[in-house]
Amino acid sequence: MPDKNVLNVLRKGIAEVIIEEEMLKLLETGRPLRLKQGFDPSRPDIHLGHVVGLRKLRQFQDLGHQVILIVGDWTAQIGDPSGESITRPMLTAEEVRSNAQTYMEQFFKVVDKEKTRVLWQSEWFGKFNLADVLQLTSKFTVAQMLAREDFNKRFTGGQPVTITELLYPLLQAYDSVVINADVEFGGTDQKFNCLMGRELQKIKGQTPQQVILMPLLVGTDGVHKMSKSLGNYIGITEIPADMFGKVMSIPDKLLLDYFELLVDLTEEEFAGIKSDLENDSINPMNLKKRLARTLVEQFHGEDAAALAESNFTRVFQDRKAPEEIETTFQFSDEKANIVEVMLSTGIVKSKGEARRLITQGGVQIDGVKITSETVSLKNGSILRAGKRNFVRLIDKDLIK
RNA sequence: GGAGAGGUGCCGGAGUGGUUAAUCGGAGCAGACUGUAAAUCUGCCGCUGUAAUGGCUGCGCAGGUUCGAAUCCUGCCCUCUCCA
Repeated sequence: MPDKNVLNVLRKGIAEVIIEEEMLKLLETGRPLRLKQGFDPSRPDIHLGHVVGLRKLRQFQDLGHQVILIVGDWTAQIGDPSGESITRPMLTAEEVRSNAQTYMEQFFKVVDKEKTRVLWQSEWFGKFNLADVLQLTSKFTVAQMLAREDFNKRFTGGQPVTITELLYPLLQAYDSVVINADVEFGGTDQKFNCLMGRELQKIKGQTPQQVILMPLLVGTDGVHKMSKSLGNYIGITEIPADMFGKVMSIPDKLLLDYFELLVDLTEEEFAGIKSDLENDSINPMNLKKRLARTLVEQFHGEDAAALAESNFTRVFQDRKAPEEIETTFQFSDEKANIVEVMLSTGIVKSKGEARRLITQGGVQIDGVKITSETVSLKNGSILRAGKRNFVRLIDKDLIK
């Protein structure tokens, strides 16, 4: 019987293990396992949705296993078929390199660098020739490919599916063969691709990898999975204030998921939160603040988290200006057109947008609503546009 | 290679010669409410600009017809379906 700790790692916050029984056996052998994690260098930014899986990798590392991170510099050129945009500009080698760098900086905030090996697909696909492609593709049928839900949906729905896209799962599967992966990690949307890896490994005479599928974190909109293209994401490099604010803006119903998937809690703590929520014995907002604080701490440290929280309370609950305002506008003439000011500071994209905000009562200086376009500026005044845009006004003559 | 359908704003999707900057829904933004939650209500939602029913750009791309086109014609590009 495996020890409780291992079981916990294997069962908590995981959507599915294929095949759990085999996985357990593998763990019992005691040898360090090769954990495969792929990465698409066209999307270098890591958000909390990714963190769910990275935390799990970390937990496995702590049990003594090794992560093999595969930079998908070839698959990135195809574009992940699960995305809606089919045509994706090819990345230059330079872009790929810098994206990979960006990615890894973030990746190793969660994953242990010492227990990670980084490999690039180009190391093997760089010398792949047509004969190899024919060889690889001949192992699979169109029907097999169409078994994948999103291909099928698009195909039957009259949407285009390019042949290169069908290649995507095969290349990913081939990666597993190259590294002789023991376990592949991915979101539940990666199920098909990971299973292809098992198929191909079997064909190549390897032991099929186990697959650990992580639940997809729902984004700030409370509806769709967190993703950058949907704009409902919380990036891990975001400044503390934004990260805190975004966490506060998630719907209450997501609270438990977030706690479960992103925070280290004992079973008792988690159960406590759950019952608090169910009994209405705590304002969910306070739990959310705790969540936000914990998450900001993870990526920015305690001080930053505390500051972010106090600022949040100040700005959004007490409706005051934040203590520090990064954006400034320097003026030399006190009489100014507020629309011009807003445009030049970049808080609006066009003059029309600025005018709209003004007529809707969303613009104020030092707490006083602006009603006409001509305003007089004072040194140190604070311009607020909408909920979260602040600009400090500075008199040019006074800085010299 | 042949036949047919179609390409509209961030997305979905109306609109087949003028009152269409383009119905409607979603997303987004602002305001009210509030816990930057949910729900609800109101307004906005191409650029520019005002005294204004103003100007400019715009419905795959390039031309053409017309007083006037997203809507008609020609060519091109792209997608889907069926046949081979």
